Amino acid sequence: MRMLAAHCEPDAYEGRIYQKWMRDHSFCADTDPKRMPFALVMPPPEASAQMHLGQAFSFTVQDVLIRRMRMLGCSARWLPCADTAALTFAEGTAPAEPTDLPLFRQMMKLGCSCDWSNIQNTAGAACRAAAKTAFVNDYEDGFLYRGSHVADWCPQCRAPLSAVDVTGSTEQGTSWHLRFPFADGTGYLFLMTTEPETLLADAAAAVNQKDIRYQNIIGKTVLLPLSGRAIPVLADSAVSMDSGTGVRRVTPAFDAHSYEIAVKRGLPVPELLTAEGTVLAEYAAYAGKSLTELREAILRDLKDGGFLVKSEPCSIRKTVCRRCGTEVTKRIAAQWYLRSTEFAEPAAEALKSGDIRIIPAQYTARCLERLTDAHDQRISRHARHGIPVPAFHCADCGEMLVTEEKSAVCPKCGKAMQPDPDTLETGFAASLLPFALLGYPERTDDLQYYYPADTLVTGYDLVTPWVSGMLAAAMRQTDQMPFRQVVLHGLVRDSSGRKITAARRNGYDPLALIEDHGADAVRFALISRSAAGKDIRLSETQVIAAKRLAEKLWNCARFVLGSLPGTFRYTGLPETLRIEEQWIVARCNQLAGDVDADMERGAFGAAAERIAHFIRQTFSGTYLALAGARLRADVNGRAASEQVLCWVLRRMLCMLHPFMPFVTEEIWQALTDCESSVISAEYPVYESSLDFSQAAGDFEHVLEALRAVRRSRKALHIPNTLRAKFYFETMDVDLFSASSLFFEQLAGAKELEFGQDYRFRNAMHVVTGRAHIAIPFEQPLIRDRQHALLMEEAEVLRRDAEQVQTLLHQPGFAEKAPEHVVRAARERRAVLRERLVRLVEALS
RNA sequence: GGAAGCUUAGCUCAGCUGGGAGAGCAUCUGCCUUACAAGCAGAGGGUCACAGGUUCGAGCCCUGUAGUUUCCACCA
Repeated sequence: MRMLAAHCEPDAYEGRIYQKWMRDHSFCADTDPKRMPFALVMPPPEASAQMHLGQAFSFTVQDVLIRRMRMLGCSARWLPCADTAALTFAEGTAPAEPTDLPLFRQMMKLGCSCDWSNIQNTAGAACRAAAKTAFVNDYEDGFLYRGSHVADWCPQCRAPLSAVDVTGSTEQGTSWHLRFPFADGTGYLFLMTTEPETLLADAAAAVNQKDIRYQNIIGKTVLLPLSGRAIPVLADSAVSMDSGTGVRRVTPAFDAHSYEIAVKRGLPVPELLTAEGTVLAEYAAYAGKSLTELREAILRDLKDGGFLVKSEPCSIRKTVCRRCGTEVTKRIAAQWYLRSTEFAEPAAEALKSGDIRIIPAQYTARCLERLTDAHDQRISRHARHGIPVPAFHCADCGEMLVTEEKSAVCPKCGKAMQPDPDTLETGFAASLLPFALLGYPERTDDLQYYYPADTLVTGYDLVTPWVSGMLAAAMRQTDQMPFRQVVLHGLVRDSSGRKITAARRNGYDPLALIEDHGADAVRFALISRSAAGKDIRLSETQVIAAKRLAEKLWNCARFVLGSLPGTFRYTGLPETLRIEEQWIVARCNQLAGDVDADMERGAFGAAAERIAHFIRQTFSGTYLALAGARLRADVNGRAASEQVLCWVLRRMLCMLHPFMPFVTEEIWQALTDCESSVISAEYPVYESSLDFSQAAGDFEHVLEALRAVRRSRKALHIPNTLRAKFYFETMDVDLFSASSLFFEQLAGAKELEFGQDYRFRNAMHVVTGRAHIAIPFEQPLIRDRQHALLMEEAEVLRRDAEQVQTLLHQPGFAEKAPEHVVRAARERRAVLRERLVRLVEALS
């Protein structure tokens, strides 16, 4: 055993402990047939981002889960994977296998116990192989096609963005009312727009064919302001008559509906922007301008030209790139698409039949909704780096071939084919992760052992874009659900309630918090605030409160280490236990059972709080005082008590370890002389052999009496140092006499006497549920104070008793309430009455 | 436009299948009691958003209202 430093300083041990785990290969797991497999798939975080609090939360939840399963004896492997798409965009270079990303180093600081020997990324070899195979399979099964659609486009990243990549907010904007002159000079067509800057790319104007206002203008031609280009007025059922003036601009390059209309009618599709988001050279006056600059110029020119009728405020939706925060625009993209709804049919069926558990359950419906009704999803993008689309095109005859081969020859004209210029959307590879990370399409040992993975942990915001996609892909490629359960946690919000995201850079910096208070405190603060699927708002005071828990445990450990002799060897729980030892063992046992139930239903925060409360109240607040008293007073029996003391501390360390890995390990190292690690210790579970609930229940009465004596002393200003003989009137003589040393050590008793009908002129009276204790002090008491105190207690008792009485007499209660409820109420009434009788005795 | 969640102590939130309102922080009182004063021992503080309903009994179930958040769709 080694003594701990006087103060708990995370800086001093967190790095060292993590190094030890790495040296010991504590995070690695193998395909051990004797153990239960447990694989956890990491939702790929954006690799370029500095870890934000939302990610820290998600990682913490995952790490708590994996550490606990590891301690429960599973061969637990957490598969680290990063989304390197953002890196690709930002740096313009394809990352090699990134084993040393800043994000991973930050995760290590947080204590994440990933299997770092097997790091993957969404563009890495494993995903590449899986994606090629899956793509070819999906194509052959008829779920993929190549087509053109309007897509969100990030001018900063120079890439089309999928649903996962964008996030939006509603903001205050302006709607502009314009007038387009009819070509025949018969007046103007009035319409409303919120995006005047794209005006030059209009291909038509459209009205609803049922709109009686506009029957006479369908088929006419208007002149596009500023350019003077003639565009037709057409009728289309997609136009809403209620919106604006009922006339809609058809701008195919910027709007999906418009694009559909344009394709249907064979209209031209004027492009406006370059990939960088600036105006094309052909628009001479506006060439090179950004969208914002263009907007100003267009509005000015519209006004000058008399085309602007009026403007009014309205709410508009602003969409930004989730990675870089740049406002997105639109571009036409000829890309690969997935027929999502058809593709997802097996997954929808499996979800309906309950093949997978989603916590909280209400998200099952949302996931199903997405699976059964989704738009075709774009799965490729125009980017050099990433996983190439495994397709080839013939330059001569236009033939296309989808194959996993590295090159292809045109089956029609026999010439070498060109590889498809595009790469696969990150989301496509990400949907394959559960099996891609385990070696798919090869039937590796890992895949057979770990697949399907046990659990996926992620935020509920990713259910629709990502989780549903994974389920669908897994059913198609592997014919089974990829996980046993999906645990959805909430989102971390900043002080004003906004979601914390990489793009916003809002909220606390988790690394600064770790620096100030330690990783354990940050982890605990995050997870202890969480309930399944509910959002959390973190403040630094919560991190400080969590740090105090670590300090509390540290000080407890110092007490235990200081109480044990230098020759101490831990041998385990002794055969026979004293009464307070049965009590603490029973309570620890119950705690393990409760925590297990919490974890099983995904209530990680509840589990954490339960353990923390136990450590603060039961372990530190009560048991350590009892154990200290025992060790001081019972010299002959102390060897056995030392074992119990050590057992309880080890138990606390184990229970808390998944939540606070560093401090628990540091203490464990001191306790065991570095001979073992808590990370690989056994997680405590409920054991019926440790269930001393009867004895524990009895002992609660002793604790109640001790507390009551201390309270009375305080109320009557009698210091603990003033000792006196305690006279007990009780039915439980054995119980209290077995506990006499606690009254002597902790409540200032000289000795205990048991009897009946004690009469003292000048005594302190303490009445509890099981005993009346009279304590005559030699110095005079303030009799009035004692009397008032007892009267007050009696009053409370009377009120309680009355309340129960009212309940019992309520019409219908005795007949209709369940029996155990009625019995409990009756018992409570009996207890209250008995106690009241004792109080009245004491008052006389 | 469609759907879901939330509203409990001054603050941040627990409260699982309906049976005596809880935690942490903050506040107040008393203590340097040999592990811990960033501590210990206590105390105060809540018509559980509002209005109805079901029930012997509602924070919990049902309906409605208000505020708030999120997801999906649309946003010309």
